[in-house]
Amino acid sequence: MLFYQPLTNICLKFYLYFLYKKVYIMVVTRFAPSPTGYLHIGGLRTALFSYLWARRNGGKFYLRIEDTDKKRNSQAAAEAILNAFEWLGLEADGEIVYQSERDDIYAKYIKQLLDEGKAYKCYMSKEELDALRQTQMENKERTMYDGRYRDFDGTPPEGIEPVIRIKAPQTGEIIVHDGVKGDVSFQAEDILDDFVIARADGSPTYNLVVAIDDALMGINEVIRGDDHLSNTPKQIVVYEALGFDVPKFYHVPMIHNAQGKKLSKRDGATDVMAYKDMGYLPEALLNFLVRLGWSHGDQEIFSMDEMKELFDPKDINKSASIYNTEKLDWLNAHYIKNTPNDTLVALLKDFDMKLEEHDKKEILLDALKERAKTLKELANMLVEILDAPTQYDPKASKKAFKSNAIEVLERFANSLEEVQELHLPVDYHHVMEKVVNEMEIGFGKIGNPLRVALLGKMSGPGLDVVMAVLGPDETLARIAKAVLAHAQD
RNA sequence: GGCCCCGUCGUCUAGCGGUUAGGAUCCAUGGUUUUCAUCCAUGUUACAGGAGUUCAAUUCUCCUCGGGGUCACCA
Repeated sequence: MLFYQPLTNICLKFYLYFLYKKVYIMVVTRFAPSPTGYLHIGGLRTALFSYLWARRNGGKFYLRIEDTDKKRNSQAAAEAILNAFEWLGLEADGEIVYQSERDDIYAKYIKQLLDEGKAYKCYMSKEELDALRQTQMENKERTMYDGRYRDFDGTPPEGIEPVIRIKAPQTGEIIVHDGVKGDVSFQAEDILDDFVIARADGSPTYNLVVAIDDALMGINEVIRGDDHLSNTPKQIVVYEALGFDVPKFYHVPMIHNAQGKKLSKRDGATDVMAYKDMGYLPEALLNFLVRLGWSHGDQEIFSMDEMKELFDPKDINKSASIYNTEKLDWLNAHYIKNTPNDTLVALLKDFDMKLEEHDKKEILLDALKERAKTLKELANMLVEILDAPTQYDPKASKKAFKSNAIEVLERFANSLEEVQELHLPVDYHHVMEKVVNEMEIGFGKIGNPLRVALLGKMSGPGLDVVMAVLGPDETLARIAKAVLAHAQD
């Protein structure tokens, strides 16, 4: 009795704690790509991490298109990103936010900063700035704005549209509390200057708008690439100047190419949709990416439900990983094996393979899906069976058609013709067995030439399956053709 | 170059002071199969280096080396 009182107390406390976490500090994450091209592998992984973390906590996952740079962005690129999300089944909550539609919001905050004396107009020309940078570099100093207009109250120079700079702290320490890297501290004098928050044309810059949008959208957990880590102090300056709460950051390590450099578009096969074209399944790609830089013990296979249940950014690795798709092939093969046949039939349409009407499609796919690494491979295998061989691999012919192979094939053809009902693989198997027994030969003596006759090569699925799929007429036709072709030798 | 981050099998990773350093992939070998693939079994391969702390360091600290990121009126 003595035990129960404190125990229920503790339980109650835990219950209230989790209730509080769920209701009052709902996890809100986002993915914020700039639409300069297709969605790439690295972006997808951070998007996936953000998505999973929000889903695990019953929170929100928002999508924001960072299209403030009108010269480099395109609507097509934004749509490409959306297409990729759709293919992968990642659903963003709420409306998609486009930064290009929010100029008035940013203008309001820029004005606020100006009014409060936290930002100022800088009339330095580009040429002057370049010259300053040049001399700093020659003197091996850090290149930074020198703050010459920070406290300027004279008459501004003629003919220069000013940029707006924020008054950043000049001394002191800025600490990024990062969920992956731990606390990372920066010295203001090392990294900060009064950076530009609005260009001469009035348009806001990146470090300003991310902070504003993240704050306004209620983002409290930012998961992004660690190439942003050194931007973070600047954004913290903005958060603090505007009086916003600083979110929790998780800076996930980069994905590197084989040369150990940041994965870029030049590395090829970084377009997410290219994986669709190559015949990869969304679940395989997602499973592959979730394990790149993250792990949950020894587990390798994660269904989407498991990911949503188990993903935790605290388990993200600190170090960069190299992009190597060997494991992706293995995962894809695994998922193809476990995909229902009717789903495969639908998927194969994208690879010019129409199987809906085929009465033996179940037998065919059961046999072939064990063997394919990609849907494309699967489609090719199907073609290789469904279409009669146009030529015989010379090596295979030589190996298979020695001694009495032709006699064996003819015996087999005759035996096949005697049987009335031929439907299932096992029906054909019986005929093969019969011939083997009658002629007192090994299975290989019939299997090899028959395989070459039916498929033109020495590899492939079980012959009984192939014949059941082709039916007796086509089987006999292919045998006859092969006998003819090899009899001339 | 300044600042910041990182360093366990080829690759993805487990490890959170005491382990024969584990799993997966890849590769090799064997088994299964009429063949190939699948599948199963087995095997090769790793704590960057050096100091320190400790009875004990892959694990903690420092240094060196190596790799990466970032330094815009790009995002």
